[in-house]
Amino acid sequence: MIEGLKEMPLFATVSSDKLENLICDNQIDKKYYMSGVTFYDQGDECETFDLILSGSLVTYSLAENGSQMMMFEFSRGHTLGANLLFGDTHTYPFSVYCQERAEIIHLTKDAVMTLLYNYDFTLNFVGIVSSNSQKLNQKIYMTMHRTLRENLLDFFQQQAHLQKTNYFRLPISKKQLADQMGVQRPSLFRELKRLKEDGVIEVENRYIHLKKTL
Amino acid sequence: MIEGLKEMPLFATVSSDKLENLICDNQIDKKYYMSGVTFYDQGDECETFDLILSGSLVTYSLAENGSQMMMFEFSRGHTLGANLLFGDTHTYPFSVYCQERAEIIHLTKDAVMTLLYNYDFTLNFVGIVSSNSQKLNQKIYMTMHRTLRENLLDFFQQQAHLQKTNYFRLPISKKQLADQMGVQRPSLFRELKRLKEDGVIEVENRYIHLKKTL
DNA sequence: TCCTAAAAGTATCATATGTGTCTTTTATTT
DNA sequence: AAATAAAAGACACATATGATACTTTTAGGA
Repeated sequence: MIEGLKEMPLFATVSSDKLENLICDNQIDKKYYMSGVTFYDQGDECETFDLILSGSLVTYSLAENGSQMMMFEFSRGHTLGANLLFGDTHTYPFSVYCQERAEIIHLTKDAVMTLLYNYDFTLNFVGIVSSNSQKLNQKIYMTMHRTLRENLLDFFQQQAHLQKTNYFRLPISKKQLADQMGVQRPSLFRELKRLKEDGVIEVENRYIHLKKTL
Repeated sequence: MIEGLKEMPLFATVSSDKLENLICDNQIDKKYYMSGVTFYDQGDECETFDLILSGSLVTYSLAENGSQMMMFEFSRGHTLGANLLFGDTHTYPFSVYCQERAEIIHLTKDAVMTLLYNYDFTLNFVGIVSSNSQKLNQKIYMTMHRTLRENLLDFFQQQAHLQKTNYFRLPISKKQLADQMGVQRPSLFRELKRLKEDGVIEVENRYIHLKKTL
């Protein structure tokens, strides 16, 4: 477990002794989670800082009326709870599910507070919390100021860039894509149809051909 | 200036010597801003951590098409830039304007990095960044999952609670209220009219009478 | 291989909000 | 007090998305 931790930049400079002490003190804990398991429900108290060693998690923001939006995906090296442990409220603002069988290290708030005596850890930790904020800002911008079509085209262009071709395979199902865009599935299909009609894209099952780059 | 800083919880435990060194080194700087001045434009590089000694600022998230939404209000004791200095990107995700003549202390990133050697400062700083995240989460929830009517009723109930009466004065103009709700002004009036028609509220100029509490 | 459940796809109707324009009232400045 | 600007208020129309319901296709397990 200590080795696993030390592989992460966040813990690189933390001494093995300190880690061992915390482990013996039950402040650090490793658990495994099966795919599909609910990690945290929206509204749950956040009591630990979680580091992902393997597998992946997804977070969904849920509305009272049942609508939902996929917020973030977390995988190896990512962390959870950093911005919840030290704020005014400590409840999860979204639900967290296990996507692929995951190996997670849980640290108590006390453990994190101890580690914050380490300057390098502090800088890393602050960086993590800041990056999270920035992702939130991006989501806000997406959902507040932009139309589905704009967000879709952005996503397609990003994929075209990643896969280095204008004819690329969608990395996720259209259902997931709808979730990620924060719209109902029929809305997504409607917009895809319009984009086809307007000659901007072609759709073949899971493949998209991006014809115009605005 | 040192006295002004020491009044803030964030700097309470920082030694005067350290502050003096940083000031002499031009790492800490005090400036005054007139009401109406643009502090930062959306997209500007964030280079300093800013602490408000007096006055107030507002932040607006702007869209390419000109639509805008008021995000946050900051006043004495609040800070700006904490979650920007240490993340992946360092650009302001919204524009910041001076609302009331303000007295601001600017700290360079280096100054903050120095101060992070102080454990109490670190805990405070992490708390600030975390709280900011939580505010962002709230905004996301508001704009993503809720209708204008719900947000309005929330706001009214909050005001009724604050002013301890169901017949209260709006603390801001309806124009500002529309901005805060993230909608166009006509949309706000339309909804106010509907709420009147449905017997939920009565509107008399700047006063609202909240008749039903759901 | 067949069966079943999930994903994909389509159509219709309802509704929330944006956009533009116009009038009236209130506030500010000279 | 008059002049001007800003806010308030209302209306018509356009549009984006939600909600629902249904069919077809795909994929995974017995």
